[in-house]
Amino acid sequence: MVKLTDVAAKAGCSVTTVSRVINNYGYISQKTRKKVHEAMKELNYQPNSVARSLQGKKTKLIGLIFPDVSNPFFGELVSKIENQLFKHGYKTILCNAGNDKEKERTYLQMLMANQVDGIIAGAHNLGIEEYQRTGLPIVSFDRKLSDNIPIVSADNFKGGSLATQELYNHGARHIYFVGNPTLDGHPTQRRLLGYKETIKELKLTEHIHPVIFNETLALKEMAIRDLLENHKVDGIVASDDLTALLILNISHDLGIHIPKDLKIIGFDGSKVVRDFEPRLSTIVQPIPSIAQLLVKLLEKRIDNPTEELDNYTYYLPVELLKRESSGN
Amino acid sequence: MVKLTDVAAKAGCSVTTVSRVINNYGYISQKTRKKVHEAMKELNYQPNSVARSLQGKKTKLIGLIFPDVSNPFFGELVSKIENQLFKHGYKTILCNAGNDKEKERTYLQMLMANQVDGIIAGAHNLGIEEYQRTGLPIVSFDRKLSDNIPIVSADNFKGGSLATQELYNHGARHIYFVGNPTLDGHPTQRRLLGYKETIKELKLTEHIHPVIFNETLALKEMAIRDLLENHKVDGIVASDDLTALLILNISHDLGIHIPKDLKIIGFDGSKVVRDFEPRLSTIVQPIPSIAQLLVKLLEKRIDNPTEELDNYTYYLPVELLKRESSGN
DNA sequence: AAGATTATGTCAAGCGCTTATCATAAAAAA
DNA sequence: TTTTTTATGATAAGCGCTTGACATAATCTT
Repeated sequence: MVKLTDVAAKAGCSVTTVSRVINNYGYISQKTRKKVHEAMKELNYQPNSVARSLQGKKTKLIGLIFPDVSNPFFGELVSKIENQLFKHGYKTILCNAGNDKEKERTYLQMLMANQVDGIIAGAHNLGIEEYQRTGLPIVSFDRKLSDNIPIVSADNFKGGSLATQELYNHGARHIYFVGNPTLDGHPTQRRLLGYKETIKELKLTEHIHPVIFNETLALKEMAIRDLLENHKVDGIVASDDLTALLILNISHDLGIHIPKDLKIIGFDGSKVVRDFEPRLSTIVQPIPSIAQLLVKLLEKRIDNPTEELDNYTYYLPVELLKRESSGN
Repeated sequence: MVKLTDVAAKAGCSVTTVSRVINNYGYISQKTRKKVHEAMKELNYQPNSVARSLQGKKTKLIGLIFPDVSNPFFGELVSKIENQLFKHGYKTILCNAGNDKEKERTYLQMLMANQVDGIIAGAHNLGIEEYQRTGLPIVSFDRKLSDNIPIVSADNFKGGSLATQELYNHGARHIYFVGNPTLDGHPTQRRLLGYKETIKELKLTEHIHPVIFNETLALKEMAIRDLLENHKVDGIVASDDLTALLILNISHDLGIHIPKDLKIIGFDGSKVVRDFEPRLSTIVQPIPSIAQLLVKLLEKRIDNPTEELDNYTYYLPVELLKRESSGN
């Protein structure tokens, strides 16, 4: 393990001088600065980040708590966030919390023990207090944790509304909302709200058909089959793309023609789904912008923990991607 | 920040005693052990992992270098690995290296500086030496790095063979391999090899139609369109599921009936693709087993860096998932 | 009751780095 | 030349924790 003293020896100067170069303080001539850099390069020296952290320097570690990167939406979001963090010189500790409250709690403890500089929270099994107690800079994706924790999310309300309107425009009159039922504070709730509001404006009747997100595939399929077979439905706003895809597939099995008999719009619009299921209309969340904003806000909090933000709630604009499944 | 001395004060004993409890050495009575644990709980104390690491203790950090978690296959693999690592008490530093050699190099430096206990390498832009130089325990997914770095992968050769045979069994005689052309050491190469070998056994002619993995969607589509319009083809072994999906979609656009006119088999079989494209036949990689083995081997290396393994190459069995697209 | 065993405490060094202090030298400005 | 500015060094403390050395009790053996 190459250490500071080795570099100093190599460069023929004192550790103080090397440290001055690395941390860029005090007086240093260009000549020695260069000499030191060369020595570092030759020895392939990397300052021991652990030792620096102990000294009170930032760890440059950020904890990412999300449900599961195997979900295409979260996969893409985490990917973009990681990229942003990397650009800003941060390293990402990945925490797949699933729906496990206990696991999320453990992660939080762990992140504290590892002295992370901040947390981006995208899984929300826990209450506010647990996060507050960390005393760390936090930004939240898609869920309000508390008044002083900024929250970034797509404009889910607008999305729900856009989707409903689009189905209506293409002739649907029996429009269902299919997906997670009202989960307090959950983002799908605002999608549902957008749906409800628009249904009301259009003077239609609202129908909510629950398909719980973390159920097994078979149970979800059963719920959808029940909907398609036993209800009069010609339009569906799905709470997310995966649910929409399921509906698409089951419709196919049942001989229901999309979009003639039934129009569907999904929600999320991850790149994978957009590219590989080109028939699906969907509400696209601006994942790159979300990632960028999350990181920007977090960095602001880290660099200036006491400063009040001028805004604690950010709804980023969604986009309606019109394709075959909604009648285009 | 609660520290060791606070716990000692609270428990009414010395720091040594507390340390003895935490690190479980020397003599400790059940009574004080309990007292200390209570104090820790009350104060919500977490040993400062940074300080412990500096002391020479393991950091319990593992670096994961993969191309991109927004790809469903890697997303699922990373998710499973992270889960395994968590179970074993490790934390995951996520590095999305993409195809960027320079970025991967930077990550490697960073992981060393952060004193990670080991690395699971799944992106392979770099040569062997760079990884060797880290002096860290490493296991590799899907690519040989060097003789003394264990490599875990699915049995890609068998997969390529199974796929080809299946298409043949369902009547295809003009079977193409579509995907990445021969990239030295790349896993798709062994898939291709399996295809070639089987084509030979079946006394057919081999056809390789290159569709480069990191091209843009449009270019890939162009290549596929060219294949379908200008070549006599009734069976396709795709190098991965996403390519297979693309072929499925374009076939649909061109009015080519699957599986009557053309049979397709993909490769990877991530849960997302399996669940949400139920028509696609594919060679399923045993992602959970891969994750488990990677972590198991890495831990072995960490706990006993000098010990020789009895095996450095692991091919895990793949499975043919028969569905509609291949003629079932 | 004497020695062995177990339990706890005090003290200090050290992990690799940062940073402050003090001292000294060399270069630049007056 | 003298003062100021700039450049470097030597030394030491400290970040929070671990661990070894040594000392002293308390408890257990026989």
